[in-house]
Amino acid sequence: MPQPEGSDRRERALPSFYKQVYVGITIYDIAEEAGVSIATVSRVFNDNPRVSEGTRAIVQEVAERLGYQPHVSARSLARRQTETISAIVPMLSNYFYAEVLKGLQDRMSASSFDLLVYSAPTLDEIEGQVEKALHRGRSAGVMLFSAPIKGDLERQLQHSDTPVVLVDCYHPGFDSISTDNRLGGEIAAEYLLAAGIREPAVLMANPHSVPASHRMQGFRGALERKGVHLAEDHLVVSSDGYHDGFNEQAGYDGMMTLLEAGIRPDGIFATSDVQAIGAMDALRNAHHSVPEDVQIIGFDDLPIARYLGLTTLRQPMHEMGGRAFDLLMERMAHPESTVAHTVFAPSLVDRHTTRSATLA
Amino acid sequence: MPQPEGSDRRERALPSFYKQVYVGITIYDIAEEAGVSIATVSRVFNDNPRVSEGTRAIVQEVAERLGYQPHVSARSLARRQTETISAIVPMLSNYFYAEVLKGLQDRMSASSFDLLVYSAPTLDEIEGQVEKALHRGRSAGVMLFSAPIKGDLERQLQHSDTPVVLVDCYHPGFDSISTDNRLGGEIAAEYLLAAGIREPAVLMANPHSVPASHRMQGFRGALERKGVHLAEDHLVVSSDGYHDGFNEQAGYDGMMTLLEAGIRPDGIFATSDVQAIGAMDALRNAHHSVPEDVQIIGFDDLPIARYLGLTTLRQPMHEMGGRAFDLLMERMAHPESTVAHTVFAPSLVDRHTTRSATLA
DNA sequence: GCGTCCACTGTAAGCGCTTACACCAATGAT
DNA sequence: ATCATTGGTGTAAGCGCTTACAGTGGACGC
Repeated sequence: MPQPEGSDRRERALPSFYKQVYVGITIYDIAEEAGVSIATVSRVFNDNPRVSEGTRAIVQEVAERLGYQPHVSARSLARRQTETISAIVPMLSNYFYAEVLKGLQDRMSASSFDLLVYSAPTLDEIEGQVEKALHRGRSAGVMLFSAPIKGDLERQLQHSDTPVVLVDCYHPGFDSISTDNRLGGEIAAEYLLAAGIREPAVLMANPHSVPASHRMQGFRGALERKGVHLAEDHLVVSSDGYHDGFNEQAGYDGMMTLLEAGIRPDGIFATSDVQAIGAMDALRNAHHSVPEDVQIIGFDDLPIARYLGLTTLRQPMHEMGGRAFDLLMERMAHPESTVAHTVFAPSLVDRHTTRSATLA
Repeated sequence: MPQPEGSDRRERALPSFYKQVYVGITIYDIAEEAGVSIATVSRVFNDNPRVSEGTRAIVQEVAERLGYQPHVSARSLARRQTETISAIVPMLSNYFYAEVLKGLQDRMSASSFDLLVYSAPTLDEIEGQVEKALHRGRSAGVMLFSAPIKGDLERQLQHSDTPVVLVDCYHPGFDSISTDNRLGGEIAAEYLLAAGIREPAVLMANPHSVPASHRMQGFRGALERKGVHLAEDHLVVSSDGYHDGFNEQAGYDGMMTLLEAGIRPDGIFATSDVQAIGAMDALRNAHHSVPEDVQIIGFDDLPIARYLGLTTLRQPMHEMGGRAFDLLMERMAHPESTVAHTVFAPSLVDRHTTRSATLA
């Protein structure tokens, strides 16, 4: 049945093959109702000063009454701009990432940006996810977590003109934000040495993880500067399970490896809190007491570390997220400005898995 | 200087006020290069069978060579469809949410959907975030976590025609996925009773949290059915800090409240693992031993619970996320089908903070 | 009374895509 | 030879918005 002419444009039949269709109030509806042109409606929503107060008020009233919302895709298309940023993280359920993301979100909430989250649990998934995030029109900026920037990935990033901020990793060509992992290792070594340990051991995550190896290197370096050697068999590496060995089981297994080899270190540096927690469980099962028999120090300062009395190196995760967002905004505003690297110093949180250095 | 006519359309000058501009290969470029029309190019990318094999191959080759990617906004606009789904979670850094989201992502990765994450740490932020997620053209579906669906929020959701799936909460009008929290409480009570406790106590999160109060109700109900009364002063409620008292500090403080009041329960049910961990710390500081003096049982089964020996009720978080995605897809495919509620039964994970019931 | 300027508003083109519809061989049936 | 039919392709309209550019009418100066 033919529609009477001049019928509301929203009443047009839509192709039936659409599963999900979003119709809604458009600027045409507002314009008609308010008796102005669509250009004027658009200007009102873009805070263009070239609209009279009266007209602005009418348009706003009508839009409010009709519940108008600008269509995001149409807006992006016309503006050649999106208001979403993408984060590519290895593992959402890892507290570090979740908390950095939280810091990011908290800072973002003041802006009108939205956050798209991609997951890349293994190294070879990164490129694919980066490609998605960099897909034309998708995101105004990309935040890439803990990824080694080299080879194809490096090229991919360099050839894109979407701003990128690196979190927990480094490349001279991109803005980045990270913790001084070497320094963290050094602090741990010095602290443990001051607390009187003689036989250090390291429980390390996958060595291809840059943070893990930097932490270990810092630790070993500081040890050596004090004349203490980290024996090869006292460095146990695990890349087990999820997320490169940054998990409890890896810590547990690593500790068991040490114990079963008859190695009895009196000071342990774990490259993450979760590894430390796993190790403590292994120690408990083997009836070794902490910190009496062996002192242990983690890395991250998870909220739970406090309730477990774990001495650790704190990373300001929430702050890192906020700062990452700032960097991205900065880069978007000034694409040509020089690359900025923000490095946070980890701070030692002294609790009960170590003997206070002052008592040593 | 005037451009020679017929210049590549991508060379047009763009308005200078754009901070970030995305230019790129469009179907026009592909069409020109391949010597076909844009319709044909579009058909190739939409797997339309009405394209000859030869043409298809040419278009694909050209697109590949030029690195063509369809523009997401343009596609959404033309198709009146998005391929992003939005999740609104109270707190990303809460393991439960992070893990459910992970499950969701893992299931999504097979599809071409993207995940937008909104954060609503307090109840009054929910509406605003839901409004953003429901914004016209933004998402194909919304996943709402742990939100009490009533009042304005209820109306908001009902008037939207975007599919919605509720996670960790319930409303008869929407698909939902949750854990049987009452049952969890009952299991905890029965287990503790069988393990010989006489004087139960509950460490409960904010009572306006539906999961928290259901867990407590289940616990209390089962107790009463066995003739054991949960004394009023043995139920300590905390809504402290972030996320409604589902945190370590709340558990710690709750336990301290009990201890300072001279109350010495021999069995404690905490409405979450993190609360149980806080409580165990308080107990340790007060030199009460677990499970000898007091048995304790948590809820969630965080990965860490295993390494702490915490007896708890396990929620299948990862699976819940995957299932939530399935529900959403189902709803998108069949908008009129009847509402589905998936309820998972929590399962008891028996560890060392309780005495095995068989020994009681 | 006329031109100038200014504040405001409208027209229309275009963002990059999808798809209805028209069209045009080539094919086969009659 | 004629007419549908069919497979492949192109044309053009439209998705909902932004914005350059072109008015329009009133205030003001002369």
